[in-house]
Amino acid sequence: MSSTPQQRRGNTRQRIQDVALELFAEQGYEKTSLREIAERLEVTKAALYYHFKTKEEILISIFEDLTRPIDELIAWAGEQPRTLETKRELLRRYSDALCTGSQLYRFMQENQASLRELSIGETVKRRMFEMVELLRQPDAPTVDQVRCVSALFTLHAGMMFMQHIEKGDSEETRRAALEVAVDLITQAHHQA
Amino acid sequence: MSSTPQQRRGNTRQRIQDVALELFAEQGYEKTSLREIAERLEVTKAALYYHFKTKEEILISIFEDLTRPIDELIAWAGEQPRTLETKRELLRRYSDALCTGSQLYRFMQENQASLRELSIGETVKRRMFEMVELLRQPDAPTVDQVRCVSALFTLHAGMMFMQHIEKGDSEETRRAALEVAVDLITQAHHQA
Amino acid sequence: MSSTPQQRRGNTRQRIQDVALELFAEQGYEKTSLREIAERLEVTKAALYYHFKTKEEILISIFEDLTRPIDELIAWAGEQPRTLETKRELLRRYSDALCTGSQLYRFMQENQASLRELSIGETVKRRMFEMVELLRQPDAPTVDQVRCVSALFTLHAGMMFMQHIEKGDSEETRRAALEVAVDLITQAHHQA
Amino acid sequence: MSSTPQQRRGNTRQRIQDVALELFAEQGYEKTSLREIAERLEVTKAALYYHFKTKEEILISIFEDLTRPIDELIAWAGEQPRTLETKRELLRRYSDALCTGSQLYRFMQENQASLRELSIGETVKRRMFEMVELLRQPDAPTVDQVRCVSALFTLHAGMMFMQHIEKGDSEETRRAALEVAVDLITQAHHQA
DNA sequence: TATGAATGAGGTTTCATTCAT
DNA sequence: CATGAATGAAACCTCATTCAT
Repeated sequence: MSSTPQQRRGNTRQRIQDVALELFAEQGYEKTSLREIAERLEVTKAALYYHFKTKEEILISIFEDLTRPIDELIAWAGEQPRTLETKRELLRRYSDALCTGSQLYRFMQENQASLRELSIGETVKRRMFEMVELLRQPDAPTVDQVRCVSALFTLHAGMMFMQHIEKGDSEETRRAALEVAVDLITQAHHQA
Repeated sequence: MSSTPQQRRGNTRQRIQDVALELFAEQGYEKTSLREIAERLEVTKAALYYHFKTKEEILISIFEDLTRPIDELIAWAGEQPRTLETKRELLRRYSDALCTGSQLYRFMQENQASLRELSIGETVKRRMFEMVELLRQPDAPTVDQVRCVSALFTLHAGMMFMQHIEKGDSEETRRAALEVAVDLITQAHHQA
Repeated sequence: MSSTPQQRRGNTRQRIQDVALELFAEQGYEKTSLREIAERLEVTKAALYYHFKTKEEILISIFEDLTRPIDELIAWAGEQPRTLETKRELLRRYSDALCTGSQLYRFMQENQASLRELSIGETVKRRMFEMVELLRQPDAPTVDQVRCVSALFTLHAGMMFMQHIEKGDSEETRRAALEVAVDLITQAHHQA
Repeated sequence: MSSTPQQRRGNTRQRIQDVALELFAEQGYEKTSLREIAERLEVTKAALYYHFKTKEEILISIFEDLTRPIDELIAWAGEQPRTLETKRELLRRYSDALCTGSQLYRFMQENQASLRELSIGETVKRRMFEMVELLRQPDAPTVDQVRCVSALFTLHAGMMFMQHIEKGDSEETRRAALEVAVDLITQAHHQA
């Protein structure tokens, strides 16, 4: 069941990230101590410091690895014509990305307060901002701007909140959330 | 500027709650220490413990005082016929309540991870669940259920997220969010 | 069941002593806080300070009230001829005194470490010393001196330790302990 | 005089136990703070927590190391025939054990109240109970049972109490106490 | 006769971090 | 590549005590 020392060799860095993300998502960043991470890995705290300079750096490295898809997505969308179809595709791909890195996104949603004080907080906020910029029409009425933000939030909510509350098929929920989100930006686009 | 000890007499409890909520909302629950709260009030830590048994109790007391409007709202809605107009009114009043207790709701949104480990976490979740129950049609298709959840999230987002990102009039944003939310449940209601 | 405020009037001092002794005996002096005493009495901590200057003073006052019988006993024995019969009577009366103030003596036995740092510690020790002096022959062999000390300890042990371990009649145990103690000093006396 | 950091390496755990026991015995468990222990060792409080999980654990570890002789003694006696000679030998060896671990046994005697609330309290009590069981005849009259308990208490008293009161040779006192104890169980045995 | 409000000192414990080996 | 030992800062909390009312 638990891996032998041999198997562990060489991928400790990765394993630290995995366990850390799991615990961060489960308990929050502040409540998760390095002791706890180390214990789960059956390693000493000092070992963590061989691989990462600080606790924050562990989190940063996780972000770097897992948010690349989103950055690439934003880059891609920046080069497309700003049509409704582009926006729909953007939402579709974003939904996929959320699904792949669901643990991290759950972490982001539930630890906004912690994030704000951390160096990546700024980046996270900027990324969100860029997403909104790509979805909305520059001088649309406020209502339509809200619809764009709402579309994004719906995808997030569709992923996390619903999971907690609904018993049902989570894949179905995800598709439903995507449909509502697409609806929202469609309305926002038409009326612009 | 800073009040004298005489002025403070008798309302210390209230002042603790105020300062605590302010700091909790600003920095998060875990990152806010009792030392910090005490310092801001120019009181010793022990004074906090005269008024509240634990740090968590400070938070609980804040919740008790500030979430009553929502509980009353839920109670009210429970007694109304489940018509579309009731739902619209529910959202309107909810939006008002969010506005009044905005600091606390910002705190709730940004500290979900902390809340989950706290005794009130359960209550918060239950309240959210009840709100959703009041909005959605019992056996509506998943898409429409998502729309209901989305309506709520839109109000929240309308209040906090937009404030951070938009320079503009926050009252206008709030009204726009309410409009979008009402739209969403209207769609969900019709198709049911 | 719980007394009314009216009933409490005027004997608060006494009630403090009672509750304090009960808690001191049960949990030890250090582990018992004034908060706890006050709570049991449904009074504030400040009320305790109206009746006693310090925590230690509460204990001292309890000693003053409850150890008088022993002091009188020692005074009495000092005036008697130092015969075997006197010693026997001394043990008998001592056993009675232990029984009457059993809570305090249990406290003394179980909190020797605390007592040593307290001002009464010295007094307690002196009293014990005087008791031994009254029992033993001035230049008896060491063995007989031990027997005298042992006789006293037997009475103590007979009262507390046995109560914990034996299911049986505690009055019977007390009588047995007295018999053994009398035996011991009888031996010590003869051989002198 | 005071050892250099280099000399300390590797035996810190032991040194903590030594200093802790010394202070616990001198001042009592509750009155001894970790700050005090740390200061004596010229180490930080956190260092204590590297070696022991809690304050109580320090005490537990001391017990584990120092009460083994008694446990072995009890085990040994359990396998012997329950003759008078076995009982005498048991007392002799018990007296030796008390002497070796005198600091701990003084602690136990003077901090019964503290011990009762601690997890080891139960163990201590059980051990005492087992000793008594080994000494007494199953259905001897109460008086003889008291004599057995008294024999044990005499050994304890012979070690601690006498030291405080007598100026004289403590080794002589110990031998005298053993003699009285042996006398007591001899009487208890014959009359059975 | 008591209370309400507060204090200052100190308690145990935990944390992120360091560094020689 | 990792550990063992330690630190300094700070966390939450409790205590005996005081004093104006």
